[in-house]
Amino acid sequence: MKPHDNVLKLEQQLCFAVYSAAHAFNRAYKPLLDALGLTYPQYIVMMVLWERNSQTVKEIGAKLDLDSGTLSPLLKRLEKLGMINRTRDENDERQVVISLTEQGKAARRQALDRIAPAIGYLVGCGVDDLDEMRNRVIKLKTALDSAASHD
Amino acid sequence: MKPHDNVLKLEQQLCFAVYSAAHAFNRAYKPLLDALGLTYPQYIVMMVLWERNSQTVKEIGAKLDLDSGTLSPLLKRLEKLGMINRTRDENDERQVVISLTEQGKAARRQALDRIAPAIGYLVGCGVDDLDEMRNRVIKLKTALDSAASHD
DNA sequence: CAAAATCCTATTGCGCACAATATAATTATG
DNA sequence: CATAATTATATTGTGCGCAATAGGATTTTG
Repeated sequence: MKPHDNVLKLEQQLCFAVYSAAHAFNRAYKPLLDALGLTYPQYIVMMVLWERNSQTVKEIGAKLDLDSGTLSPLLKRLEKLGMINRTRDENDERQVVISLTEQGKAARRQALDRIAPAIGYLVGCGVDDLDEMRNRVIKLKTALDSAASHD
Repeated sequence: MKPHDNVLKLEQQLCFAVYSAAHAFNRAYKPLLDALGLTYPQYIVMMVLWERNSQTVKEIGAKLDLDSGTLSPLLKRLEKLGMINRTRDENDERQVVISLTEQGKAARRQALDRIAPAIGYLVGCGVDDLDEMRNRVIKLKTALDSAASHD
């Protein structure tokens, strides 16, 4: 076999492993999130707001690495669900401020009680392993981001 | 702070790290794949076929964890690009056999020359680290998959 | 061998992602 | 202060991903 001949093999690729793990996570979360009536992307937007209420679309987008093309329709769906309110900023009417409704705040407790424990069990490893792994994946993402930025 | 009170924090979540890394990979691959005229999902389908030509939709789907709802339109686009042929199996007309065109076979060399080296550089770590990390991510996916299967 | 069950692919509908573009508000500049 | 440049969000179009459903083709069963 020629050198580098298996570089293009699927099982050899970290990218495919990550791609595939992301889908597996989604499938694992889905039945849990169905109880809240949320999708995973909607759920992480809620997490951002649970950490600090009232943020602009841009702030949310920066934290999640998502642009308005993704967030605008997603936020409208969250509004229709009664989870958030969307209001123009008084001082700068270009900005739309997203804030939690009472229902949106209440959903946090459901997430804490039902989702967080279940996922810990699903991942099936200790907290330390989980921690180390998360750090590695974040490092990976950072390397990819910086590589993408200087081209 | 109450115990478990930061369980719902974004930076703490392995799932978000993986979700985010998957997007970063996609962004990193995009300019490289643009040269081939392929998207990343189309590219991994091509990789499956480069490993072994002529496979059914079901076989491809099993390897990539994708169903016909995703693959059917994707394969039609690959056909329109001139990369593959789609033909009904003579013995079992339920099955559609996907095989590479000459152009599809030729694209493998472009991938070997241009894409594989660039990605190795992007990830920015040694081959051993990459290997270990891939194994961990695959373990993670397997844990998530098996958890999802018995509910 | 006919009816039922199963299998494989395709279609439809919805929700991301993201590029490209548009629009409106704000700030900078001459 | 009017015009240009910039900023923030929204819209449009394309391509996944996946659930639900539908359509034939094959296999199983009675």
